[in-house]
Order: sequence, then C-alpha cells, then structure tokens
Amino acid sequence: MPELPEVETIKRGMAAALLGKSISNMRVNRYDLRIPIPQDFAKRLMGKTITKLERRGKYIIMHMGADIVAILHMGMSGRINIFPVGIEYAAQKHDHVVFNMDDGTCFAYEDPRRFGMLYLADKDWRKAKRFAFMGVEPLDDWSGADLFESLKNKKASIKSALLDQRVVAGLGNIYVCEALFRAYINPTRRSNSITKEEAGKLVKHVRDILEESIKSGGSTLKDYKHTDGSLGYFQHGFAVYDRAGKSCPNKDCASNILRIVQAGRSTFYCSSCQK
DNA sequence: AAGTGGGCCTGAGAGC
DNA sequence: TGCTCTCAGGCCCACT
Repeated sequence: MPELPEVETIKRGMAAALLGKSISNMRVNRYDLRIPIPQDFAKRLMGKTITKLERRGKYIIMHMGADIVAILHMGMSGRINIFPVGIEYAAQKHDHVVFNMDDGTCFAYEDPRRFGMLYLADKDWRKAKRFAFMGVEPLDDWSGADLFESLKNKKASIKSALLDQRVVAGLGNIYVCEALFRAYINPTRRSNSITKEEAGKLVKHVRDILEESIKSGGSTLKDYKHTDGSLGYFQHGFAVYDRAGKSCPNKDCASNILRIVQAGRSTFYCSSCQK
C-alpha cells in the first residue's frame, strides 16, 4: 500500500526516467477508476511535455507543459511500470493507461483494485478540496508544537488522527502503527490527551521512520514495487505491523503484539510498551 | 459538527 | 486439489 515513502520513491523513479520527455502516443484501456478518467484525457495530454514532478501527501503531481497538471494517486494497489528505451513494454492485466514518450520510453499506470485516481487539473490544482485542507508535509517544517496544536481539541483516537490527511499528509496505516510503537504511545489514547512532550516524540519518530523507509526504497507489501519492478526492503523492519501474536521486539518485554480494529482499520501494538 | 462506518475493488491466502 | 470466503485499506460521503 503506497504511503508517503513509496509515493516519494515512485516519484523519484518517474523523474529520473521521464522528465523533459513528451507524450507521442497514449492509450486509455479503462476509464472507470474510482474517479472516472475524463473522456478527453488522452486528447488533452497528447504532445505535452513532463516538465516537473512533485508529491503532495500520497499524490503525484505531473506538470504537463505550462498549464495542465495530471494528478495521480495509487490507491491501494497502484503502480507505475516504466520501460526504458530498449526494454519492451510488457502489458499487465490492469494497465489502465499506457504512455509512449517521444524518445521511446514507455510507462503504464497499473491498478488492479482501481482505488487510485488519475485526473487533470490546471495551475490551481491546490485549490481542490482534497489539497486545500490537506495537512502539513511531515518531512517539511513540522514540529511537536504544531502537532500538539492540531490534536488538542480532537477527541478521536491518536491513531485515527494521524491517519487523517488533514492533520498530517501522507501517513497510512503501516507507518502510523510503527511510529506509535516507537513513541511508546497507545493507539487508543484520545488525541487531546497527548502531551506536548509526547507530540514532540511522535513527530520525531514519524519523520525518522519516513526517512528510513525512503532510504531503503519504500516498503514492499504484496502490492508495492518500484517503477522498474524491483522491491523495497523496509518491510523487514516492521516492529508491530502485521505481527499480531508475535513477541514484542523489545528484548525486555514478554508481551505479544495485539491486533485491534479502530475506525474499521487494523491497529497493531504492544499494550505493555505503549502507554 | 466531529467522528464513524459503508462502499468501492481485486487478489492473496485461509479453510474445508 | 479446487473451490469459496474473508480480508486488506485510502479516500469519499452519508449518517449520527
């Protein structure tokens, strides 16, 4: 499941392979993603040059020429498969859009579960609701005081709050579980019970874990691969995620990792270490 | 009015 | 072995 580090890794792969190249041909195989691809999608992008790639939360923003941006979200199972010059395009069953670039590079947007989205916007893309209310980028200027401020009036659990993209952008279930473990904070705590000091710790651990994961090329769960098909390595480092019933990684702790459901999503934690 | 939970979707894995 | 069933979860939106 692509969270911030995976999306960042994909964006870097795309930047290295695609920047400055123009679309010479493209094909839409399926329009009915969760948000339908507009019918004139290909027509509007044909001939456009990829001038800039950026990431906001879990979205990739592809600047296409001067005034069109293509907004890309990988949902749960989305991938970008890039085929450099000399490597033949190998079609996947769920390649919804295939782009051919002017130098012979080809790339495909693949998403079996179709939870992702791909749409066009203009220079004002940040004004769309999903970006206008999006929270801070955790790797930018983000302090414990900032997090404390956004939590102090919230009653929802700290787990739910960290998943809320309006509080902080880019975190998903895996990294939230891991960061709460590292900060020794119980995921069922109410947001407004988190102290300034704890908020500071959380910010530090969220940033650490995201940076470590980006360094190792993102996590690899069943759905995630790099743009060249290789795997990331960070998943070997999970302390709690998907480890229900296994022993707590802390040597001096005899407890097992628990799995509970919060707001419809699995939470993994150690009830002895996380207070 | 903030918080919760259903719906979307397919493939992997479990269980019989 | 091969089938069926359950579960995974990011985001949107309806409901309370």
